[in-house]
Amino acid sequence: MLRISRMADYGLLVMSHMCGQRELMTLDSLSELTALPLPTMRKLMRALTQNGLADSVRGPHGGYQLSRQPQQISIAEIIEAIDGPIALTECVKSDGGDCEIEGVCELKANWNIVNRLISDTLQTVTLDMMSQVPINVKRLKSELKAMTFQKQC
Amino acid sequence: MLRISRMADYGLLVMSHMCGQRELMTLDSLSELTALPLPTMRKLMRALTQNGLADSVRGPHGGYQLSRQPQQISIAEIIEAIDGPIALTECVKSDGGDCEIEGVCELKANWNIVNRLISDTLQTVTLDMMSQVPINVKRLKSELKAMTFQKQC
DNA sequence: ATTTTGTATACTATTTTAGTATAGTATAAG
DNA sequence: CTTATACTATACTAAAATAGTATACAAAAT
Repeated sequence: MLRISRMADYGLLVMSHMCGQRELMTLDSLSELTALPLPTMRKLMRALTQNGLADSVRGPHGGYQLSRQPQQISIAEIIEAIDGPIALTECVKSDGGDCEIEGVCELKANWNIVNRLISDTLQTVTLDMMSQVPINVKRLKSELKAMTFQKQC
Repeated sequence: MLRISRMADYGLLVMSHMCGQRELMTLDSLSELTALPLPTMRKLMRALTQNGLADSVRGPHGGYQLSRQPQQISIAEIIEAIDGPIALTECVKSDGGDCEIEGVCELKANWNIVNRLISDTLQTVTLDMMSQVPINVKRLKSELKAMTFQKQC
């Protein structure tokens, strides 16, 4: 299916809800806004704060807010914060993975390149773009042209 | 993690092994070549033949071969043959999915666009490219420029 | 007719993912 | 300095998806 986890999907949803807000938002309010259960929201926000995408404040009047401007947060970062590194296949993972057939497989080097391509593509899509409906396709395209993959490879 | 299933990964491996071969290859030989168990190979080849990526011949001297030239088979097709349609999130699926929070989520339209972007990217990578080690990055880039998304959106 | 080779379905085990519960810690306000 | 608010952390359970296996069947060449 090639999909992100449901949690990562939720993560993007919460982040987009925090997008317009100046004030801190509590777990309760985020849970209500997104219609997601409170314990799930807890888990989500933990992953997002630990990975530097959201800031948290404790105590009364505490809550969460985006740690950066939405133009500076990519959907790749959000996905990775929750699902871990983007790795299309086992062998692409930075730890080397533990593929049993590594000996007879010549694809690894190419998987790394394709993975990079997908990863860079998702890096170019910002939370800001994603939160506008519909997305600004013109801007997205111009960002794609400037993509690191296009330049570096 | 954003990953394809292990089966889809295997699928690409088998396809790349059939790439250079003129002759029909039996399940046994494919199983041996790829170091994958025979029953797994059965399942794999069924999916690949049913989706028009490989042709099969029964009886003695039977076996499998690619149904098209490797330049005309994309890795997106192989992934889709085994894992089903590329759908980054539940809501992107053509059947509409059954997302419970659809009412409070404004992201669907944009997910469709991002999904299309990833899908088109994988369409531009052919089995032929993937089977050369290392991949011909120059060619890949030029194909990316001509990508349907870049033109149509 | 018999052997080779692909086809099809159903089942089981494993792993991953999602979801829940519960106890703990920091901080503002009175 | 106590209390209420709100985030933190860990462990557990249930459900779903995935991988892997077994077994019976069908087609075609010799």
